[in-house]
Amino acid sequence: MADTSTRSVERALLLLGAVCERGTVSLAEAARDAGLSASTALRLLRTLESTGFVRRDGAGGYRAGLRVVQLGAQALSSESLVSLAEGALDRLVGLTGESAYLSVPSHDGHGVYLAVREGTHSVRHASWVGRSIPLEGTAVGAVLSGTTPSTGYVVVRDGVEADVTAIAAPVRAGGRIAAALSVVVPSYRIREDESAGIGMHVAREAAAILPVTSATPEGESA
Amino acid sequence: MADTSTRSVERALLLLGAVCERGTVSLAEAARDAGLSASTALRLLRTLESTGFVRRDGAGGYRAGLRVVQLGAQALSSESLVSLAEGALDRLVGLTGESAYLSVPSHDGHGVYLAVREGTHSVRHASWVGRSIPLEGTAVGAVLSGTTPSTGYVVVRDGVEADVTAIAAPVRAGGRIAAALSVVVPSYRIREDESAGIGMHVAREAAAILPVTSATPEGESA
DNA sequence: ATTTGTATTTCACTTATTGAAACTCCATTT
DNA sequence: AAATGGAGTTTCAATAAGTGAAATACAAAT
Repeated sequence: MADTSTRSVERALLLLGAVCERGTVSLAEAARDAGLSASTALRLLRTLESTGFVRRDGAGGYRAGLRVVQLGAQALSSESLVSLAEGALDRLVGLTGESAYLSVPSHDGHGVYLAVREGTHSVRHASWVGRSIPLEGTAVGAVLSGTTPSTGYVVVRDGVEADVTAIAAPVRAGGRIAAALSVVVPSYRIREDESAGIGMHVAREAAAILPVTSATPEGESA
Repeated sequence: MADTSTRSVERALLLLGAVCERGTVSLAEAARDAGLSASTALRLLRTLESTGFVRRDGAGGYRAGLRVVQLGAQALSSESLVSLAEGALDRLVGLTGESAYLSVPSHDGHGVYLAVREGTHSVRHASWVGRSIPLEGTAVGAVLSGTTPSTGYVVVRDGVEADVTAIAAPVRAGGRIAAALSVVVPSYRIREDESAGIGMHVAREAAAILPVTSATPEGESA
């Protein structure tokens, strides 16, 4: 498929990724990241700017524009991975009473929450869509980093967030880790031996999210 | 600036928009939407697919891919419009005790919520990021459609959502309406004459969100 | 003053992009 | 059964779209 791809589009999308992942980026940095000449990068960034995908801040740096936010939000609301995961998230909350999350890698050494279902207890873990999660010291991080043990899930008790136990499992697409499904419990409410039960539920739900999809785009292009 | 734009990139981004806005789209529909030949659309969509921005479902339709969701979420979590609006949203909730929202136009005749802050009452309006809002009969819709009266805010009592009163004001960038900031109150909790007080707060907060940004991409390209 | 780095513009060159045509397949209509 | 219409996919000749080196302007550092 690589030979039927459109080079200028690939380059523009690379630049868009650099802008969104870096938060703010100068023309020179973006050009270096994408391995392009400054003039080529400028023209492509100008195209992204004129279509609303990036915007320019007062200091001349490029930032994510409204269009990518809009499309991201629309993608979130359509029958996307998030929609597919909604049933799983609801079932996990119903089963455990604890908060459940879907997260994806964000290519800058973090994960990011895409979907959130809060638990039913008065005292529960609280977080939000768009929140960044470190990959070090978190169950989600271990899963997204590809270090899930053979049990199929990861348990991190009192990791980077004090007083909570996080249990996560990988959502796979075509053999690759597309996302992580997780449940976060106040540690006082879960004994060490109880985490296995929840872990198996999380792993089962995660495995069922993308059951029959064709290989992912990355798989197909590899 | 139009003469220094990159046509193939513009076309690919148009196709990306069609996919995200339609939820699922066939090659023929996407090509028609973008005014391209089928073979051109196929190649551009393949490029979007190989870079993760779109994916193909089992029936051959194109859908939003993980990459646009990731970048959208990252854009959401960075110092973007949403981050800038967070203070305003928090202050409005603190001030009114009611639910507050940031929404943007979605180009398909709707608005879409980008950020949500729930109110502090037990009985409150509830909604979510990514939710679509009709432009007809809503305060947000009036604002995004550019029909804000000189008061600076719009009040819609018992509009498309029964039993709530919505108050919205425009977030402007370079003289254009970039988004709407709104507060939604159960109607039993707000008298007709009280909406003006809240409206002025919403308008003030909205006006302060993008104080010194350069013109928006659309403004610059016009 | 010189050097370094960034952003922007220009333009000759070439190759990347394009779309018409052909092909395959399927469903519907005659 | 044959004809029609539509979708998806492949091919390839033509050309103009995209490219990047070079020049320019500006600012900051030495």
